[in-house]
Amino acid sequence: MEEGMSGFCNRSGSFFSKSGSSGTKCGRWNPTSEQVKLLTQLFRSGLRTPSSDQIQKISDQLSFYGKIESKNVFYWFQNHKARERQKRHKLSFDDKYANSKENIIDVSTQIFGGMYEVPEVDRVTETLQLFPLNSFDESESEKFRVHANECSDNMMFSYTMGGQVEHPPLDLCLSFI
Amino acid sequence: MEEGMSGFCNRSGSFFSKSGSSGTKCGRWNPTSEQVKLLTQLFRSGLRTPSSDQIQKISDQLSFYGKIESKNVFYWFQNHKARERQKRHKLSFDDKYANSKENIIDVSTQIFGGMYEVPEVDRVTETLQLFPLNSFDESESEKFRVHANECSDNMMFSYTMGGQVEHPPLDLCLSFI
DNA sequence: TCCTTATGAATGAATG
DNA sequence: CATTCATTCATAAGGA
Repeated sequence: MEEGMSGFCNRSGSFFSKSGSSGTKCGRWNPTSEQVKLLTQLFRSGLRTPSSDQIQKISDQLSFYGKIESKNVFYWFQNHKARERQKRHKLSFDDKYANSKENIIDVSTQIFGGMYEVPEVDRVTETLQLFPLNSFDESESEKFRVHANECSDNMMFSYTMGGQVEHPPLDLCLSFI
Repeated sequence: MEEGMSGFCNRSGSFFSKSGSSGTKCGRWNPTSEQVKLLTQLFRSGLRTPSSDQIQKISDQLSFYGKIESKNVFYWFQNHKARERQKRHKLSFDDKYANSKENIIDVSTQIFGGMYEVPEVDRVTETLQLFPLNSFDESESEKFRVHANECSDNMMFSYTMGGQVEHPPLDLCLSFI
């Protein structure tokens, strides 16, 4: 059933896995319907970003219905929230009869309408900024913003990438830097 | 588009073309394996929070292997450090054989006892050996890390395999968690 | 059997 | 430094 999966999820590719070794099969969690149901229920109750204890407890509970780890719960909420939001965004474009009010900007807040029973975790987080600065479509304006200085207090970055600096063949030694 | 600017949109691209989502807009830095390797190397050498000067130099060096900006280096170290710590701070055994030691113990107590104030100690040490810390370089495959949970603070979940923990029949109430 | 979609997982980028 | 958002990759599931 789940033996055919080659397992490893490598993203950047370009390396080989010793798939032969061990049972590391990296199979991913797939939730049972009860688990999904309960998670969804929680989400719809307003829980968006569970704290660690909450995650922990949820995970505990859900483990009754099937194998699960805390991180699964964590990811689930992250993904669910993100996708809900992105769906919203898409919809706001598409939704003709969405009556103009603040459907474009305020999407996230109107979902839950403020009926939280949830402790206090969210409601701040969701109103962050939907489009930071550089949303998805900067396209050719300029993708490399020079806003690097905000990383740290006084950090100034310079770009040397096009340069013709003498590079060491293949190694970076700490002592050098 | 800019194809000459190598180094950015080079991901996976191996077997089985996935859905043509490779529009390759690639707004964000996508490190090459050499870059990751070197960064990891530095990290493992003990570099945790490089100064701007160091960042600059590192970036400069790494630009040989692909497009990179200083801020990428900066973020990389931040993220790597944070996630490394996270990983370490909360044990989590991945599926299967959770070491039976601590996973079973306080399940019931912490669920129902409400006071699951775990002393924040982590006996991670032994678990650490299970997962090689260094994913990229010397082990086999990087993406393998079965790294546990990166949820939040003290997370400890339980596997009730065969256990007789008293689980609620079929409902999770928000008020509980 | 192949293609499409849904979604778990991972990580770059920010923000406080 | 911690927490969160955004985006992308990989894979399981479902349809044609």
